[in-house]
Amino acid sequence: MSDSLSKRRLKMWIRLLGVTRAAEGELREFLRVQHGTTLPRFDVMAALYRRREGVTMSELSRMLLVSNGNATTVVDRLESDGLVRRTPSETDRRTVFVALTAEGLAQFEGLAAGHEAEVARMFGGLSEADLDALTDILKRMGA
Amino acid sequence: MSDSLSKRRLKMWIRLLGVTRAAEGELREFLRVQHGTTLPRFDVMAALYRRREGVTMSELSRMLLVSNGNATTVVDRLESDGLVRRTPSETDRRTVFVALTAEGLAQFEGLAAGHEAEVARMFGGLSEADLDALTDILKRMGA
DNA sequence: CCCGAAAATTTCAAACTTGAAATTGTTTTG
DNA sequence: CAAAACAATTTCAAGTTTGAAATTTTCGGG
Repeated sequence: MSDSLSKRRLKMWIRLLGVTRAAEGELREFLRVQHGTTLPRFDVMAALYRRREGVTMSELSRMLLVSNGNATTVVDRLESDGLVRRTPSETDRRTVFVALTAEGLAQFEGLAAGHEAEVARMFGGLSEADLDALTDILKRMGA
Repeated sequence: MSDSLSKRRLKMWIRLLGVTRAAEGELREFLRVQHGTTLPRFDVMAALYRRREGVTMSELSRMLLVSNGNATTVVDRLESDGLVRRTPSETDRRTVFVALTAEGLAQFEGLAAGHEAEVARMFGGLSEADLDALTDILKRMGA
């Protein structure tokens, strides 16, 4: 007796969540042990690395899919560690741009290669065909 | 110029994380607005629903991929709300079994159908063939 | 039997996260 | 222009999460 389509979607979601949580756990461990940092800090720095010119707080929280309040506190900590800089906008006094400092950039570059290698290691079992199929499906899930 | 395999794996991971976070956000919103509860509480109750006879705290945190300390605090709150019960083991005084109370069971049954429908709605774009392919890949990612 | 290793859970401090409210600034519109 | 609507950020309380340390209990080997 086969599951209903809705039950199959549910099982898929549970499996997806399991894979994601397990991978996050491994990355968290990697960042903690090898680099003394955390996943949320890494995520913020990675977003700022991709947008080297700086982003507003709102853009940042949209990129990371976290609340504004959350972005504020992580940026606060990175700022007080000198890894990130806030610059008020010249044209709109509500707006603040956040960007990596030179120190933040250097630290992130030290992390990025290791992070990429760790991700590649975790998902080493996936062939190019798997990646094609998975990416296609994920794109449609996002839409 | 095509990406290296390791870069492709990294992009896939970022996309996977994005899809998962977006879905978690929708589910969180659904549970909050429709049922006045949260994702971690739902997760614990779902695990206890699947193992109706009860589980130890260690089993519970392994099932949910969260730390022991985390399981303790969520169970504490559910217990003080009368949705969950702790029962000391007869044979090993270190061990505690956790199970849904009658009230917890009733509440979860009220949630489960809506949750399943919400998940089915979010992933309604996936065909059976997609589910087959995705499930196959996720199984291999888990191993 | 006794002791040290291992196991199950809780406790704890620090960090993370959310969602709502507050603050400050901009824009639209009557 | 003034007021109301809207926008960007921070603040805040409550809850979640981690990882390490502490507590209690069990178990195995001498």
